[in-house]
Amino acid sequence: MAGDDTQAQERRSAETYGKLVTATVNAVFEHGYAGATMTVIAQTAGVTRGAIQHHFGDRRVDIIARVTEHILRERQEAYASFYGASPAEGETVDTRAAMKAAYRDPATWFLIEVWIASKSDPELRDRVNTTLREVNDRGDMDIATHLSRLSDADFRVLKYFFRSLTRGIALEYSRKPDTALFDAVVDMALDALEGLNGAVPKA
Amino acid sequence: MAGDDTQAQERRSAETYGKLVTATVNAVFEHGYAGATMTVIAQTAGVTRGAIQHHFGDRRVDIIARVTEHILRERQEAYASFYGASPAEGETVDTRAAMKAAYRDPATWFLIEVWIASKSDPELRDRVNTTLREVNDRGDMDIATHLSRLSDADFRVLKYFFRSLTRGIALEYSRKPDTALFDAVVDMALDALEGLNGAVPKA
DNA sequence: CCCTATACATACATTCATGAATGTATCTTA
DNA sequence: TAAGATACATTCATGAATGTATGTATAGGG
Repeated sequence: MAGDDTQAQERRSAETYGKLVTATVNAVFEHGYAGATMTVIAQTAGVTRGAIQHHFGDRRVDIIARVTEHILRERQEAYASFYGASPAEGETVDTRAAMKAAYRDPATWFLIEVWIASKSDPELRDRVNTTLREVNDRGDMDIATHLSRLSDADFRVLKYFFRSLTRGIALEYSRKPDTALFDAVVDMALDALEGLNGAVPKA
Repeated sequence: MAGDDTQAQERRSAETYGKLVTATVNAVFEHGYAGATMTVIAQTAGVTRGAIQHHFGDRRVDIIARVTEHILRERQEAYASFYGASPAEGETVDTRAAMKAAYRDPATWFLIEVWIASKSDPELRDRVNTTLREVNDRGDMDIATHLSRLSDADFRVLKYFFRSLTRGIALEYSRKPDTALFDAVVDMALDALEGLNGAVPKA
């Protein structure tokens, strides 16, 4: 019906925006950060560079930074509902499954590439940091609430252990896509942590 | 004395070669893989692109691949002497110190960048794989001999856990250079592993 | 029915890395 | 000491990505 099309333009715009976000992630996943040129991203999304310019801005760092922001916020929300959902019954949170899903996620790979690129790109670095600070502050609250009831281990250390391991596995997995192997690595690591202090729930 | 200079040219050549190797590592460490152009590498080494061409070949992938090979062999040797040295007294091997040193090493960073770049560069990938297969086969023998006497855990899983964690920490460290934090992460991880099966020697 | 903003497409100038060719100086050996 | 090999420098053409500017069609309000 045409009745639903009252906001046709707005919907079309949102659709293109979404296509560009996923195209950016996929382009970086496939071609690497340097290979994910504006033309490649546009082609992956099935639009032209003009669309990128319209939605994100003139420069390449604009779309990268804003897509990064998009992904980070998305994760933050998933994160919050994951750890914040049932605070009283933390034992049911499946950390293992989450980690196993994360290391294969193209979005994880995208963040790794951006992370690395931002190391030698001051502007990207600043823009990512701004988002990161905001998102991390909220995420820290969530995970802290959750983990503080589960472990005596230092919270920060535990957090960075998880992040490092997940990203490291993603790195290895990218060139050796052996799911069974890396799932086993996750299990071994979390098994070991359980023994430490009862720090991590079994599943 | 001039007597030592009979091989002057050879020595000069070796010196330039060495400068180019370290310059390549440093350039990638500072400017990232994409930013480490042949011009940048040459400037870092204090020579011209002609020198690169002479020592490594016309194309960029030539110097990257051969420097990678250089680093991998160097590590393989260190690795072999580290784990192969005193096979009867494995307990004295300081895995913690090795890991703490590795995550800050620019060469580790270089390998990470090459690892990632080779994901979407078939030629680089092939050339690295060739070296890797050879080096890994030997390295596996060494570490297997060492670890098989220390752990009931699956050897491959343990090996990839170490690699993943080290690289993951290197990744985090690259943007948050907090040595105390990541040393603590290493310690926590190895503490946890100790509890697993007596898998890893304390130090 | 017009008119302006939105949403996107197309065109172009600039910059820059690459690959390849060629030039030059120093060493080495006979 | 002449010849050629080695080590490195310089130059150049090409292609590709970027940033920017301009063009066009459609939507929705007045």
